[in-house]
Amino acid sequence: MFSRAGEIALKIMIYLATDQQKGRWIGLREIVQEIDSPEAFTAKVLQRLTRQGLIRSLRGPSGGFQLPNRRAVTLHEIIIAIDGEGIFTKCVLGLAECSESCPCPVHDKFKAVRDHLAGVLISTTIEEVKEGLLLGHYYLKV
Amino acid sequence: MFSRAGEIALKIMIYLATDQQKGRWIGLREIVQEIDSPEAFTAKVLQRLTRQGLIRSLRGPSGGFQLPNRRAVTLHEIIIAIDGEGIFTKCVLGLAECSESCPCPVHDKFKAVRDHLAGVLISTTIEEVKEGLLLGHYYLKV
DNA sequence: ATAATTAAAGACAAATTAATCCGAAATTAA
DNA sequence: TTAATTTCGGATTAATTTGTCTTTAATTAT
Ligand code: FES
Ligand code: FES
Repeated sequence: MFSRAGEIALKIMIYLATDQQKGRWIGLREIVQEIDSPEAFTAKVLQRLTRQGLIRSLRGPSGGFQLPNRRAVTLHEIIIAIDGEGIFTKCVLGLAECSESCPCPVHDKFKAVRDHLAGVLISTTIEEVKEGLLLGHYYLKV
Repeated sequence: MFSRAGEIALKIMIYLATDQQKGRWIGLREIVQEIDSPEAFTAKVLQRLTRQGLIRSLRGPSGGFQLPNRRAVTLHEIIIAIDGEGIFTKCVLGLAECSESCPCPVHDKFKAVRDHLAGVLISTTIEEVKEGLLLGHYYLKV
């Protein structure tokens, strides 16, 4: 459904959101420990999230990553930043473009699924998702 | 959403279903023409569909491919045959397994999306889909 | 029988994605 | 100021997917 980088990006953002002490910088080492992902690859995803402005970074001892203090972040923003908008806009049969004027034979049915997916991603914020995690009802690794 | 091979498999099956003359063998050349896909790669997808028993093939002059005369084929069968069941069963965040006992923080919301997708694929047959094509309301290529 | 046609099969090549490595730059603390 | 720490950035490697090519086998028509 999402790329590996997209999956890891979601986990990173959700984990950063769970942090209690405001302003704390969270290091790569801690992140990969808590979300159980390959270190070097995760560093690259963190870099992309930083360049996209979804997180902040600080180098040096006690440096790391953190969420900027601002409005709620949706899962949709994260997926768009890492995987692009293809999953929402491309024809599921691979036609050059997905449109109402030249629809593929499964367009109507799949449009509904895609809209459902988009709706979930747009309406879900990492702040909302983190709550279940903190309550111990959900997990970010095994 | 699906692999390129999966997309082409769906288009192949839908196109074969549109054929009017029962028992006709439809060649690779005609298929790639009608679904606008790379010839050699499409040949490989046809091979996989044949081995999976979803279509029949015949070599030699006037050979080709056709649907076996049997019960309706669902889009679900086709995707399972080519892409496997991963899209229906794997955790969207990449956890080792998707389960109710150790769910990731977005499990509930995405399970609904996946079930929606599975429902569409299971309840849609190529026979149903071909109708819109024959009426000219839908397209398999630009 | 022979030649032409078509799919089967496997080796091969290209492109994309996943993942690693390493030197440089920034920051902190001693 | 120096050394240690940590991210940045680019290069590189590995794995997977996509796509091609070439030879063989089956079938048909001559
Ligand atoms: S045209 Fe195929 S999904 Fe819209
Ligand atoms: S555990 Fe992640 S989708 Fe079910």
